[in-house]
Amino acid sequence: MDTIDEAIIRCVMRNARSTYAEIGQAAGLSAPAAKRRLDRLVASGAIRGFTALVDPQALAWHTEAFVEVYCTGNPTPAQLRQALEDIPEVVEACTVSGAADAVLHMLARDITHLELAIQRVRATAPVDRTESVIVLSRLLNRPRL
Amino acid sequence: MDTIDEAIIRCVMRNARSTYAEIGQAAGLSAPAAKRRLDRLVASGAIRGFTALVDPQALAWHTEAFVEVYCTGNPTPAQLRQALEDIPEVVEACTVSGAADAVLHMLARDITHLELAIQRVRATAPVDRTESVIVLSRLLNRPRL
DNA sequence: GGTGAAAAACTCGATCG
DNA sequence: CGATCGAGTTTTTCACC
Repeated sequence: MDTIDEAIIRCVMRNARSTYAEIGQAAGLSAPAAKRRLDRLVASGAIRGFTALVDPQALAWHTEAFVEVYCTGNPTPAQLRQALEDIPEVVEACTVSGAADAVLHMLARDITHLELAIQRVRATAPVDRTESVIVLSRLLNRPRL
Repeated sequence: MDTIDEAIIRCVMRNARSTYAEIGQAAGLSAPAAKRRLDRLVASGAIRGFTALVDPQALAWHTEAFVEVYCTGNPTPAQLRQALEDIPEVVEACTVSGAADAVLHMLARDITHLELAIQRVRATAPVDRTESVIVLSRLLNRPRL
């Protein structure tokens, strides 16, 4: 992981569909060298994948929320992960410091759909209590870095 | 926006570097037709862009936090957005329901760097009080949908 | 939306700084 | 480690139906 790798990462974060020639130009490398570097970054896990940034509105998924989860007992992160990964409305989940055990970032078509999804979370994971904050408007959404 | 467009979106969300042939196969289209559809989705804004999912650990940005922001006065979302967009450590920001005015998702190299970034937020935006929750571990990070 | 052909880009060696 | 070269393959990108 050096400045060349960082340049490659910046390039594919800005546009994941860049050609190897473009990636190489951004990093000061030839196209084959850029491919080798990028392949290595993916293989090593530094780059987990490539995805499209979709406007949720376009998919009619209007409702977004942050949900603080308070658990019963002491579930391990692995247990929590397993319980949450089958609920597609949970797009992000972290264990956190403070009173709550985890914070979930959820996406749903509407409030009814969100409520249903939260009920599924409470049924699947060892959850004592949840506290939801509905997103009113999205101010910023930057790709990491 | 029909089921074909949705199939295309699912495909490029799973892998933004799919070839048009792969995208077409996922949607039941020929490669040129898939390209026309994808170009249209990008032009219409339904797809905002393509990015890489990077492991923050690999970039040595170990520290992640959710920061609830309580504002003084009644800043408009546009004012908040303007104040936050120059702070690169803020990767995501939403106005929310409840007591807090906004929730920030922040990324930093370490706790010291995070503290500095939060101070910048407090100096730049009309912030009365912040409440931070440090991320301990990332359980899930799915591309939207 | 499909087809087909031209142009561009990628892939994989080997070879040399 | 990376550049370059070259041949074979795949992908992209058109015009046209």
